[in-house]
Amino acid sequence: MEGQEAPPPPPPQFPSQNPPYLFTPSLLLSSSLHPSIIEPQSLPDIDWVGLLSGQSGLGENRPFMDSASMVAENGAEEEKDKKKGGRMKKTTRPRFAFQTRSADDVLDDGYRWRKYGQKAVKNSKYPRSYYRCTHHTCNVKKQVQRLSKDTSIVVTTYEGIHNHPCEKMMETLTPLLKQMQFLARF
DNA sequence: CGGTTTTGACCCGCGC
DNA sequence: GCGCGGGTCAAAACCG
Repeated sequence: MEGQEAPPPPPPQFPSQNPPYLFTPSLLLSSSLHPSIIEPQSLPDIDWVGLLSGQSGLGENRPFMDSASMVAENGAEEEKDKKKGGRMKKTTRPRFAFQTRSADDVLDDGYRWRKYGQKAVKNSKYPRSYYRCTHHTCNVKKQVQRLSKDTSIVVTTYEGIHNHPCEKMMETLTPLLKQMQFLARF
């Protein structure tokens, strides 16, 4: 509906200055992650190589970790669709896709997701699932799809940037930070 | 009892 | 204009 408009600038309430919270804290520290990230290969209908190298047809894509350009895109992102029905339109927001070899479709990347749809895709006997970040001010989306070619491989596509910290990351990092502070006194 | 999943309907862009 | 493929909505079911 039209009731949920993302309010302006999210107040920085985090150490460091209003960073773009890219997905995946705990994803990158793969200690808590069983599946291993493998090399993206050519896939039908999607230019995976372009996505990962930051020069696909969407033009504005960047590989992850490029926080500077992410900030810029995040600022320009709020200027967008006001379709009559209030539906989301094709806003050029950063996308990022990768494959994992995993038994379960959803991997714990530290954020909370609410599933809002599932569709069967052509050329694949497995459905694609659509998730959205449950944080109110955050409209990051991701979709998960298992390859019909190789059942053990799951493709996850992230769209957008989190504008809030990851709870799981804090929960993981807090003890560490405390210990560092303690040790820093000597 | 509140949040999440399920699932069919709906919507929209695109190619013919 | 129409059909298809893909993305989203929303109500009901489900679950802790």
